[in-house]
Amino acid sequence: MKKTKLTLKDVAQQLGVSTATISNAFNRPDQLSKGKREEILAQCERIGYSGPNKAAQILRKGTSNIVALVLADSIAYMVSDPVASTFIKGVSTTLQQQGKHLLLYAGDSNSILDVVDFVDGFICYGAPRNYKLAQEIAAQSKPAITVDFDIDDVPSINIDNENAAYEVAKAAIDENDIVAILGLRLIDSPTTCRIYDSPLIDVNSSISHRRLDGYVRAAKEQGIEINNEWIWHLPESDRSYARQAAKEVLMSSPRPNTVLCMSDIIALELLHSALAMGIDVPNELKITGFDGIEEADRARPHLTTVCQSSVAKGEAAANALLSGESRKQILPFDLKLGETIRS
Amino acid sequence: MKKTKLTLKDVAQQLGVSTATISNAFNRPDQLSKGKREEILAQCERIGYSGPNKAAQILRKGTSNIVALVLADSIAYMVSDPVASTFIKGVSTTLQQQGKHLLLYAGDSNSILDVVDFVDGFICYGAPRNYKLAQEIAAQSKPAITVDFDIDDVPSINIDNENAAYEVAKAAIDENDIVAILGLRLIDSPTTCRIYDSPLIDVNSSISHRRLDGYVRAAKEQGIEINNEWIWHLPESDRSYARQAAKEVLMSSPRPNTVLCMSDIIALELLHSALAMGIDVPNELKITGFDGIEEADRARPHLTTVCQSSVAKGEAAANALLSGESRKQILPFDLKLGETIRS
DNA sequence: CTGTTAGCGCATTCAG
DNA sequence: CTGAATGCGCTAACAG
Repeated sequence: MKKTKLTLKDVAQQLGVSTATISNAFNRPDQLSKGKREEILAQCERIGYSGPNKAAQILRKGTSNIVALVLADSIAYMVSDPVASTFIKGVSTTLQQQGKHLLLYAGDSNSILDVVDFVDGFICYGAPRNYKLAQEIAAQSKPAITVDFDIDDVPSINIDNENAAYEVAKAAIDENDIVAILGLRLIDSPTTCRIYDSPLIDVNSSISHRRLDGYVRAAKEQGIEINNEWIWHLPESDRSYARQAAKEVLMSSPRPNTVLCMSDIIALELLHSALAMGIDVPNELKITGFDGIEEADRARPHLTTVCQSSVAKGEAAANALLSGESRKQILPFDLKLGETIRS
Repeated sequence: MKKTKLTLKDVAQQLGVSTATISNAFNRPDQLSKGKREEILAQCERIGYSGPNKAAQILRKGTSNIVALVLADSIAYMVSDPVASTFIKGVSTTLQQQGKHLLLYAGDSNSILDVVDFVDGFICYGAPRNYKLAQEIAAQSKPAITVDFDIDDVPSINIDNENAAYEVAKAAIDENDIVAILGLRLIDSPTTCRIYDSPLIDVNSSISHRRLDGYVRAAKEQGIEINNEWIWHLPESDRSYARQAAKEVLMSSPRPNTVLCMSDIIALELLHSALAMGIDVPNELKITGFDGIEEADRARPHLTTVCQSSVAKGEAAANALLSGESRKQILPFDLKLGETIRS
């Protein structure tokens, strides 16, 4: 009937040894004889003591084995995005191997402060929707690492978005094409729309603008200027936003014959819409994606896209955090040529 | 250059009040005048004290605002499963509303013990692959809730799997059909195979066996016995396992004309394989799924399946945990008739 | 190799 | 409404 959980002190008393000995038996095997240690552990097992209280250890040692993964947006959204969930996969695999725990943190929360005291570090995946979080992370002192964006000189994992976009666009664009772009988070709007003259957001920091730069550079090489009327903004890489944008693009007149999409989800939705309208891909419409998600492999025709390994990113981020890496890393990408640009 | 973080004590000294006052200012507004409180908070803000240390609070108060979500399998696997990630969505939305944090816990970990001391409670989604975790959860004293399975009298969230399976099977099966079943975790094998006479696992506790019961009942009503040779086991609801199973079923002779699948992922893979082989669905082959995932809506012909709302399950689980609900709940399901059983 | 001690940072008594 | 004292459960340093 002992309702109260055993404490290290209780156990020490019961076994007639000092608290330090019990503590050492669990945490520092080198501090006592093997025999004694095993005897103690056996006794503990017998009386139902499963080891030092973790909450107390967190306070005392200042570490918890918990890593916070700060997502760009709400957990609800992130977990259903194939790119984000693949990233989480990489992170969690690595953390689990190292005995660390994963705390998911929403990028639209108010503050990081209510976990900063007990977490061991932060992995920050994408610029958080509430950008204050990024500033708080920069300001605090625990190890942190950013992915797909940067804050000051916090170590980070990125790919070369400008070049990746350039490469895929270069593969797709031919002379005299009419080129449109389905972009992500280019302006501050909750709806799908052309960007026209709206003020651009995060022009220097966002990967979307790097990709835009790459697209524009490739187009320019073919003597093509992409007018802002041909650039769409989508608030998220989401099927329903993509469907609207696809419709607008395909109804345009003249209709673009090359559409560069900033995510595979967007590209696939465009592809489906086009096929449903009887448009010949790639002869009447060329499409490129970005990310290299699994679903793209199952599409017909195969999507031309930039493959970036989100698993590798996740692993790299977790490893960098755990190993105290302090440099910024650029990971490689792969161009994948499918039949959406050349039959 | 004060490198060390401010403590409540430091602040009390600097402001010339007692520690209790500072503590109360943050935690118990009713314990001091509004004016004083605001003044203190303002001062704290000014000197850069962001509130009581959370690690210390966890030890002192015994609560952390962290809820552990114990998944059935590794986080890596769960996060890419559409059903599980939708569930996570429901959980996280509810938790975030209530200011709780989400710790993802893998069901193939060794033990729950390294978080039990600081977590506020457990949501256990599906029987953990390492079943010892379930026992540990039953044995400890923090609030817990199970979903899609039960342990003793821990409160739980379930649907009526037997009836759901019965309903969908009844809709699909006609007299003289040859019925096959693509099942999940029916026997202890890491590979896709027919179950033959292998010993069944968790016959009483697993939802898969409840579904099997439902299928069998519906078949029996049409005078059909489903031989074990026509029942497949898949270790996970995974596309590649499903592809193998689909191939085996479709190559069988005689070929079944009705296949009941225990998940939509399996059913969709079977549908694709069948269509690729030129088999007419539903005239030569009827297919049913289970779950009602989004992707099933996009398939043509539309999949006949059982819709269960994973978001609702997640919300129900989180709410039940937070409100101290102690009963077991049965959530409703919906039969969705698509063209995979009747043209 | 073992036992004693002093906090980790805080929340809550209880007097005043 | 305030201030001093106690201990949440543990670990690290130190002395033996």
